[in-house]
Amino acid sequence: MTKPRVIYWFRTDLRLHDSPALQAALDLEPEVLWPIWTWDPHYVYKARVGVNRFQFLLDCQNDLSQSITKLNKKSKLFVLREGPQTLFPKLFKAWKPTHLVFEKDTDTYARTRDEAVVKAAKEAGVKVITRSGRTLWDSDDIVAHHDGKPTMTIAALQAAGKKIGPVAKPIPAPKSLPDPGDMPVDFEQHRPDPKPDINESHKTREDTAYKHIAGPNGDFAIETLEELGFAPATTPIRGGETLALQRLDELIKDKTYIATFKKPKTSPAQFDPPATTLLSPFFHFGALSVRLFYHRVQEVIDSFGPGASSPPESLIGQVLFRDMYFAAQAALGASFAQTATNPYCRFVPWHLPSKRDPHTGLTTGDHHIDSDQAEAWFRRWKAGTTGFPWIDALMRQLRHDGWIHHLGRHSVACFLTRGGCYVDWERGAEVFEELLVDHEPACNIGNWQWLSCVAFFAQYYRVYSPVSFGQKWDRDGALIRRWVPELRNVKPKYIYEPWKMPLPDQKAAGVRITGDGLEDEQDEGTYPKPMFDFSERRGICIGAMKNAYSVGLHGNDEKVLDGSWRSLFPSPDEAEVMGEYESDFGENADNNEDGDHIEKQNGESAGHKRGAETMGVKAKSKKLKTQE
DNA sequence: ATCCTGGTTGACTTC
DNA sequence: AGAAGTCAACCAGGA
Repeated sequence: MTKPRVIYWFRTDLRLHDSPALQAALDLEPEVLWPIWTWDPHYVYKARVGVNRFQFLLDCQNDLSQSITKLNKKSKLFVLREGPQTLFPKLFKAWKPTHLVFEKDTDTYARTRDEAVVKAAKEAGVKVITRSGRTLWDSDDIVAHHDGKPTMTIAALQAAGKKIGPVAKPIPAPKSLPDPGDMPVDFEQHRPDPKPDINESHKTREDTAYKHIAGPNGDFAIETLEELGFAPATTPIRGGETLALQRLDELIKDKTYIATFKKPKTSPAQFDPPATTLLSPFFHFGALSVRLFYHRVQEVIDSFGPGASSPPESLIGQVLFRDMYFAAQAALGASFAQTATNPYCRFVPWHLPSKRDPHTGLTTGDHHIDSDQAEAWFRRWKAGTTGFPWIDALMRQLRHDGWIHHLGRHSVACFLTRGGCYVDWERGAEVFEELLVDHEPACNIGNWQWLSCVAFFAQYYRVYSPVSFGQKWDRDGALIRRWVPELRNVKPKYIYEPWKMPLPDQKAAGVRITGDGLEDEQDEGTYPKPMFDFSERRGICIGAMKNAYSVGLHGNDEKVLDGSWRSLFPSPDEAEVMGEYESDFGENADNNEDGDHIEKQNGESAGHKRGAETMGVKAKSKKLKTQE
């Protein structure tokens, strides 16, 4: 019998410590082991991955590759520049592996990708071994132990986890690795069509990512930002398993911090260093095992005695939430990422709703502009020029560093959706997807649903103030001064509300509060006026949420899908929050370029034309009393 | 069915 | 100064 020849396919498990899948590969006692990465065009061109997260990924790959080489001089992380679906059938023939091993991934795209690869392996007679290692418990197991339903509360996750049993103990890193086998690539490379490239706006030079299957020098080197066409990253946050383990060791030394950690008590305004662990990006790329983290933390808590915090506020609670969102996604699949078709997502007639492909029911990544006003608000939110310094500081920090504190994310997410702009949570989720170094699809989607009160959370009358919330943590506005330098010299009294600053104070602070915050129009030495009266918007939004809740539609309701939901929001007051756009099933005029795959069906053009212009609708009162 | 409890992280006023 | 009450009243999950 021939000894096993194993391809180990690294994906979001860029580590050697506590990797159940890698261990399963080594348990085969293979003659050869190829540690590989395949550059998936879907990730490179179709997923929103800003330069900062790409850099973090490349860091993780480089570190892993070096760690592999330390265990075997002949080996490293071999990067192949082709998508797995087309690559593996060719690799199976050319390299003649007996096994393909990888860590299980329950992300929506990953599931279909892996199905295709498993099918190809079966056809080639290659055995496939997978192991769960990305979450505390296998997310499909959690779903199975929750009646096949998504976990919508932390209690449900904990109950399901309890039924499965204790979180698996960490597995030590391997002490040696087998040699890689020969790696002929004398087959034709399948080159992807990069257009449309969703990350184009981040790129400043020619994209040469797919020039040669084994890289420019034919040595399977890890790609560089240059090769991908990116300018240098802006974030100081760096990746890699070595760094992750160092950081974990450092954190664990402070027993009190670890054992008494309470997330809601950590400050969103603290930035140097941040108040939380900053381990999330390592979890995302699997550079740190979430199970290893869990057990290291639990050990500290167990020996700490009384006074230790507990879930959901504790550090353990944080990774439980992560598992909850993963299991919700595992149960709902593609519909989890959007309102339309999602039975667990409440329907709210937000501004700037997603366009959908009528064939698949899935969002296209583009949105309807039902309100020019809302579009302008959205742009200002994204750019960090809303005129609310707390919001702008956080959005600028997010863009530059790829990270903001969890409560900062709450604040800006609430502001964009139910607590200010009344813009679709899907718009916000897309921006976070692009900008976060720790973007985790399930957690991002789940948290946006939470904050916009369409799922997981429902207390929509608890609205974050862009003024008071920041002041609670950072009276003098240090975070604002760091990220909104125009306001650096503004007195603490006005730092959160510069529009209240009298002219002499503006002069003294060297800034004029003027302009509408839209791109190209903001003059040097100025900071924009606030884009709306927050308390007025708060009242309008709470009233609109109350109404949407009472209508009670969910994403899978027929009325949501066919556009007839409009007839259920008849009050003129809601004109302010009425989508004014053509139905997805009657797409015409304005989207000629992708018109070829949007079949004209039943010709319905469901958009009632509502006369009310968004700004024309006034709140009934400055206070909360807008709803009747 | 119906009630009850708990829910990571609001703001503001009153005591 | 910190806790409690008010604002208005939400849901999921379990008994």
